[in-house]
Amino acid sequence: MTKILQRNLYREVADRIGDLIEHGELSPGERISEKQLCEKFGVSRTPLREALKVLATEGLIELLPNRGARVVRLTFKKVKDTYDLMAALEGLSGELACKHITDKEIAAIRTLHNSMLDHYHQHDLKAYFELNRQIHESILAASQNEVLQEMYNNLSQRVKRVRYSKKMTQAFWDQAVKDHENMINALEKRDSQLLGQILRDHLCNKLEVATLAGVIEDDAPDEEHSVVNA
Amino acid sequence: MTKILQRNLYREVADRIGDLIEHGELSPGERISEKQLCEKFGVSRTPLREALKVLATEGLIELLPNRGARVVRLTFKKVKDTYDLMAALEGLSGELACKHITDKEIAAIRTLHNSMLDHYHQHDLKAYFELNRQIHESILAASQNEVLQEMYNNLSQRVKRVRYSKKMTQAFWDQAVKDHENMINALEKRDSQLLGQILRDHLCNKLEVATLAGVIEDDAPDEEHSVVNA
DNA sequence: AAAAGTAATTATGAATTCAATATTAACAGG
DNA sequence: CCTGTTAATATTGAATTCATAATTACTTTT
Repeated sequence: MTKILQRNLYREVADRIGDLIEHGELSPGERISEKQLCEKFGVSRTPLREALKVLATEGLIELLPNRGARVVRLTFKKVKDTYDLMAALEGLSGELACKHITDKEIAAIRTLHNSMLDHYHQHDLKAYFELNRQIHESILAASQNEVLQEMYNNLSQRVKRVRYSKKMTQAFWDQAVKDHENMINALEKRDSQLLGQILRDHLCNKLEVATLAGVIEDDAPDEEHSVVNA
Repeated sequence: MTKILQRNLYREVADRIGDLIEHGELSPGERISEKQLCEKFGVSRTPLREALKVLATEGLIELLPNRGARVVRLTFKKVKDTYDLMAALEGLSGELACKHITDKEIAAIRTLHNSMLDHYHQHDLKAYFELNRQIHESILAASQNEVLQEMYNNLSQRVKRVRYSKKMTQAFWDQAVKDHENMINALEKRDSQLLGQILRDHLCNKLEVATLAGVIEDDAPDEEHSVVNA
């Protein structure tokens, strides 16, 4: 049975603001003006402020008491920490997937994998990454653990805006493809320990972190304004 | 530098409602009346509704469009999934802790450990569990990964209300203490792989899950009302 | 009496209004 | 010209009000 999709104004607004952040239309550290966004979206402050609270809980923005909100500044450490976590979660998803996945689902992933290999041989980076993403998503779904999926998606969202893999060297790419070959073999053997290990070590994450090392503006500014929800 | 503590009305209300849920004053599946809680806390609907949205994001309650909110019903599967995740996160925390922890911090944990052993030998279950909790918290803190800590704490909060370990058998207890002995040894050797493995396999989680199997009312009712934030 | 349909009531969703806090601007003194 | 103080402005925090959807109570009909 398909679940009912909740479409509240606040959720709509939260998603739209999330998009603005992802696409860089709201910059890291930028102060978020309630009035401005209200006019942009054509809603009153009530649903907008609800959205801000939700986004703060999801880790995309920070709330400064009596001083509004601002987009979370992604320091290198924060991104690194998030990727460490995502690697652990991917590892778990692999272990669980081995226990639950059906032959049919494995076949579907094998198809995605072959398609991904095609794009790899044609050096189509963009298409490659899309297939790559679909494979990881399929494994996550096969884990049958909804809490895990929710957490992973939340973390993924937090770092989405710094996810562009320009500096992909051929060596890295080759290794990533080898990893994937091993992954799908482990999956077909349903070797949960092995798949978990591969996914935890999979350099996709580490590559991105390495790539990002030079990208992120790590100026660590006005930290005296930092606030924690308590 | 100590961080500024945010104390907004909505956050206060959210915490108070969280306490009500934890202590069973709001039952699983129970409909949450806005008016009632407004009167109870002496606040208007605005901050209360903001709190509800945050609690929904944190996974403690569900929002039913145009039909208010209700406390999330903890099915056995949901608890099991959450514990699987927490075990993975504890494993990661152990690995990271080995890399960052100072000799002084290890000594502090050793002290906690010894104190825990005392309570074990005196069969003081309550005091034992408090020390146990402190040890795991110390390792988590030593991981130096704030995102990890945030996620772990959120998961912990979700299952807090079903955390009472009555049916602790002596055999389980003995094993748990052995695990802890191995844990602290691995920590002192800074063997991250080993500590990670121990924590992932640590039966504390599994014990609780096993204990809960008989406790949780898994009636799986009116699921047609189920809603997902989208 | 049971079921279905309609009116009344209640609760939620969202906009508006009021109050408190922070930011900016103006000004005086050094 | 710079610094510190105070007044004006703007923004956020919270309560209230209005609108809309859901629930309940009450008819009406079979």
